[in-house]
Amino acid sequence: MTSAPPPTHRTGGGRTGRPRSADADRAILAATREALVELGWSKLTMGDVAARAGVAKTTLYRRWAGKSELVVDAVAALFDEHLELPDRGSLGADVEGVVLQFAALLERPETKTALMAVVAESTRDDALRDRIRSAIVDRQKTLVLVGRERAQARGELPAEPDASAAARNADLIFDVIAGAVVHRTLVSAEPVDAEWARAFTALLVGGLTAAAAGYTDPAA
Amino acid sequence: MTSAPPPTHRTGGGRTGRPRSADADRAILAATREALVELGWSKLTMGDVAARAGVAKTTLYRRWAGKSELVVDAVAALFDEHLELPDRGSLGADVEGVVLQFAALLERPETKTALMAVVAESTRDDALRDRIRSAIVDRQKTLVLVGRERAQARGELPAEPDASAAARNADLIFDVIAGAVVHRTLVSAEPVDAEWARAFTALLVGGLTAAAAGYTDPAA
Amino acid sequence: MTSAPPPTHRTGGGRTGRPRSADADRAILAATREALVELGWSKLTMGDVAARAGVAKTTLYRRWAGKSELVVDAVAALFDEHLELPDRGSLGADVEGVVLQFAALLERPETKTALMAVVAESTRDDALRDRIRSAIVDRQKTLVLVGRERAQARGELPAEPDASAAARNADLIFDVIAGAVVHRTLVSAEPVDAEWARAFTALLVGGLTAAAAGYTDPAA
Amino acid sequence: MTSAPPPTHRTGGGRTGRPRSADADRAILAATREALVELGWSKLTMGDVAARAGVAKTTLYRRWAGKSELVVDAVAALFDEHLELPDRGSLGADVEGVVLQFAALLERPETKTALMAVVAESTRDDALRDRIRSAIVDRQKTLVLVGRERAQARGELPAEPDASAAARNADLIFDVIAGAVVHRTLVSAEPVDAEWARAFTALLVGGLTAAAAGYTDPAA
DNA sequence: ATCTAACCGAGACGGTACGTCTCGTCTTGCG
DNA sequence: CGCAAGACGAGACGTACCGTCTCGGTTAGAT
Repeated sequence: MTSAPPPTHRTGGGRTGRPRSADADRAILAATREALVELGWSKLTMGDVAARAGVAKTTLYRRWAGKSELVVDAVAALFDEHLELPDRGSLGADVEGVVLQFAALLERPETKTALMAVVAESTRDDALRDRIRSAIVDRQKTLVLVGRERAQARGELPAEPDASAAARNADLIFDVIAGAVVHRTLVSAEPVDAEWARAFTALLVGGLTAAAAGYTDPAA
Repeated sequence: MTSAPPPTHRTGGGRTGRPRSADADRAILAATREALVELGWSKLTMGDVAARAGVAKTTLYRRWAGKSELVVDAVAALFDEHLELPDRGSLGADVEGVVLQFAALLERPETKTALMAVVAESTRDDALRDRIRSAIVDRQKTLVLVGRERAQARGELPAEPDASAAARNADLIFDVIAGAVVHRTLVSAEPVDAEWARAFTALLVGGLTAAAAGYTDPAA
Repeated sequence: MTSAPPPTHRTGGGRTGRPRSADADRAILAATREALVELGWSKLTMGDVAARAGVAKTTLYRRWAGKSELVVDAVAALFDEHLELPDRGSLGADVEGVVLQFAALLERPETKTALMAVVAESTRDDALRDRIRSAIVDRQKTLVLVGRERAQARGELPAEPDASAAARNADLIFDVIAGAVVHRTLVSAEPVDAEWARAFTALLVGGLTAAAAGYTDPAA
Repeated sequence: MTSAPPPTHRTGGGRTGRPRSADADRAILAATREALVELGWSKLTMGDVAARAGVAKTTLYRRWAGKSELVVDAVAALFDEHLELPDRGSLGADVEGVVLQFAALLERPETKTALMAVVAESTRDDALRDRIRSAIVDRQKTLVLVGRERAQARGELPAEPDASAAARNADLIFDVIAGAVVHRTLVSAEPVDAEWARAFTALLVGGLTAAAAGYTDPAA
């Protein structure tokens, strides 16, 4: 992923008056990431971010409704910057690569402390959930789509029967990959090293291949 | 799981004086869950919990170091109460059952709002991480061990080569199951219905079976 | 009093560029009075006045240094408009008349809330004190001078011995009349009705007459 | 006047819990007076007072509703401390004495900046008006009653015809004295020196004596 | 039958951050 | 160049919780 994250847009359609400073946006998001590293989510305050950015608190509140929204935008940029899917020649190698990339991203103190916090917050705030989805989740889901296309082109995976099944499967694979890496890193608090990545990939690719071979629960 | 969660233990070895009220413990944890349902994690306050429990703030702080510790204990009880592994006759059926149980638990507002919040908090607090691990994670990991034993007894899965590999595999399976369900529920914010549980189980059991059949990345 | 209050004068001698709008001055002062009525002194803000007047905040600050200066000019106009000294035939009647006029002016919400506020402000701001003096105090002091001249012409009061004593006495009478009415209205918060005006006038005119008769403290 | 001003009283009749610190009350009122001297009314902030008093902002707000209430209590103490009515042997001498005392009090920066400000504020706040009345105005009104009794005992003034007239006259005299001194000091911004005090006293005592002699407006 | 240590409720305490408001200044682009 | 619009840095507002600290009073085991 490379394109810039959606910064913030003026709500009203006004055209007069002094325009908002684009420098301020950049300084605020950088200050937010810096503060996340030093303080973590729960000790990060809007006032502190404003001070680090050399900006008044009002300027923050004019652009973001609160800490959660600000942090989502601040970390979304990191996802765009650090996740990509270089072609490594096989489905397994591609999966291993993205797993290690994602794990490295989650080892960063900014993401580690922020990601679950905003997700937790989003369980009570629909607008925040949508923001997370559009700024982070949906953008990274394309990694799965690209990876699957490549595997299909290589003949490692069969074509999807229809568009609906294709979308369902992509969502499932995304949840399995992202969920396993997040859980290993943040809940189990164990490192995602090369060995784990290999074992996880074996499990996942095995499952995808078996499914292609027509698995059904023998007890069903 | 059925046994009660470890409530709180007096730190000092004192033996004289008025003993702590056990009623208070129960009232506080119940009040905490109630407040989580009504307010969510971020709006829950110690003072509010104390008031609901009919207890002074001092009494809370005498037993728990803070909101995170209190909430971990309050939700840990729910995990013990609502997760079990009845024998459904096949590995796939057992997995599907536990996935649906876990999803139902995560749909409850108390767990939904609290779980990721305390995990986020734990990224900066080692004591909290240990508390989560011992009160929740490790206790539920036995579900995987029991399920695998049954599958091995049924002949669905081979025996593990050695104890170390057995532990690594159990951890991996646990992270994959728990991670996928959590991610689907809280991050993707989509329901874990019977269809999803079936598709996920097919993927997982397929992977386990393929691995048993000796999968290795063909590109490796 | 009838002539307009001194609005504002351009400081710099600039002559080029777009001239200032005289409409704006009127609209701003009217908006200020309106806001004083609705909000009172302490809740009145420059931004609110600007919005009411349909004017940019910049325009206000270009003409007045702050809230105090603006309000002084806004209420000074009311003093000029509502205080006059019609000849009622006797010193007592003239005093009673002006007392009731002044009381009526102080009952208006604009003056009631603003007058003491700007006076309080002026205790720490010499420029503001001068502005109050020239825009309000000195202008109304002529009422005393005119009244005394009439009374002297009628023979109710003797001529002043010299100019210095004349000025001192006029100041004293002004402070007594204005002070008593203000204190009754704003501090004691009791109405200045016809009865009070009569009693006050009796006291004042009695004192002036006694002084003319050569009062000295018998104990001195 | 000597007795202490009414500090603050707990609203609820509760008897449990940690009692309020009396030291804090004293420190806060002293800090308020100090801040008034240094900063004046409009630049005085609750946060600054709290910091000077070595007290949290919440402690201020627990006891006083706002800046106005706090300042009324802080300056009321000065009135009690600095105004008294020693017997100087004649009505005129007593009046001159209290006029000079009051003027000295009004020359203090705390009172000068605060008194008119809270009066201005009280025009929009009935509770504040009552507080000013009970903490300051009514307490000092006894000076007039005592002075009149003495003058009557000396035979300088006749007895009042009835209680209602006595109260009306006392109020009138109080408004005339206090109003004249306040207006001279704060509005005209001229000093109340011995000469002015003598001239004012002559006017007032002359009026009181003339009234006793049966003045009526000749034009009425 | 006391003693006595630790408990309990209530609520004040010094702090910190909140999110909002107003201040007075500084860009913008239009006329 | 004046003007309306509105963003800007600054900082006070009054509120909410934090976690700690008195208070007076209760409770139960050890003496």
